[in-house]
Amino acid sequence: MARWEPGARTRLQAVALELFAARGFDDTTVTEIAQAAGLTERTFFRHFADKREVLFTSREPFEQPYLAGVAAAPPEASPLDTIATAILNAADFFALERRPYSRQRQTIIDAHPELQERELLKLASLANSLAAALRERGITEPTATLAAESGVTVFRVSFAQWIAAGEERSLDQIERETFRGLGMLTTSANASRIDVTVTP
Amino acid sequence: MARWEPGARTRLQAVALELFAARGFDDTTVTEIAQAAGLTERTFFRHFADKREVLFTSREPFEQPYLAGVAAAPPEASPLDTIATAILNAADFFALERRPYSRQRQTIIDAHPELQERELLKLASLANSLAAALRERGITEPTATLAAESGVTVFRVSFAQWIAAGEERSLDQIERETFRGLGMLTTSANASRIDVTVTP
DNA sequence: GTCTATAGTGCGATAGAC
DNA sequence: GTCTATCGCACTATAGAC
Repeated sequence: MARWEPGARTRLQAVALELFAARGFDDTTVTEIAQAAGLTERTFFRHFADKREVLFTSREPFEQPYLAGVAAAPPEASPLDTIATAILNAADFFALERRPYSRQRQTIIDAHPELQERELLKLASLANSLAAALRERGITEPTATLAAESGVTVFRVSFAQWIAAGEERSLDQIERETFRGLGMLTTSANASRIDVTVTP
Repeated sequence: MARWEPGARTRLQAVALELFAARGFDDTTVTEIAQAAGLTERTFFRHFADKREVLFTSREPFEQPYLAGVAAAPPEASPLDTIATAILNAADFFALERRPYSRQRQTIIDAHPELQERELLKLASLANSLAAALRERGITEPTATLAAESGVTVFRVSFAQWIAAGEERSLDQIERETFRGLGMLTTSANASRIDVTVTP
């Protein structure tokens, strides 16, 4: 028999979510989380750089499905279509069964600005990675960043909808409608002609 | 003569920026900042909720020019045009003389993820306030959020350009071009029709 | 203005797996 | 022997309570 139980990381994440939901983020100490998982505080910090990080998927696995989606888009696709493919591809990972978990997790995050900060950083990092992937496909700046950021915005807005009480549509479906909404936004705007002298 | 020098808050901000630039954010303690400003650690925390906050403008004054811009937009303006008016209105506060300061500050932020988190939270808060202002003008969701977030994205991308080495255009000018770029993005995309091609 | 909890770090020791 | 995951302990700075 092993000296320690395997899956320490997963155990810490599960226990942390429970404790945060029960008593709140601030009133749960790292020591308590570690003890509840049968580990010590020091081990917690070996797995997670800080207390907040236990609620988030680490960068590589989180971004992978999005980057795979970029790679899967046809070479002739427009920048925004490429990003849309990426966002929609990754939507599979938010299957319907996952919704209750996502809701509980988001309730905790919504109640704590410091957790919102971390979430925003993760999404900003995703946008950066997507922009870099577009640049490797020959898209120049600032188009690459603009397309990547817009795609992440669509994801963010759609995800909030998906989590909302009573919502039953799939994330995929909501995202398609949000992308359509984004297109209509700029069509009905004069923003692209604000400087009347120059037109595409 | 006063018992203490006035402008404690401003002094703390100036001193903090200097020290962060000289030795880095992590290697500067709050005690050091306070001492350099002739104050105590306790006073620092009465002015700023945490160590990071000393580098940021507090919420109300930061958002005010943007919200004033929304109010100044003609009632018949489209959601995105309303937001564009807001973003362009606030650009006045980033005058050319301010660019060296902005560059120094951004150098510090770019080197520290915890500061990026705070910056992202401030911008997310701005987007929320702008979306709320649109809703008060009768714009419904998800259009309001989508327009607000897109506007903030334009600001973010433009601001990064503005402080780039060698850049000489005004922020206002860069933002106009970026808004145009956003319009072109969605025009050239099929994103709004994506469900026609991929639907199950 | 003082006092304290807790986050987070550095370094070393330990105990298995291989 | 090496490698990896854990623990133990001493320590500092932040941040909040009183």
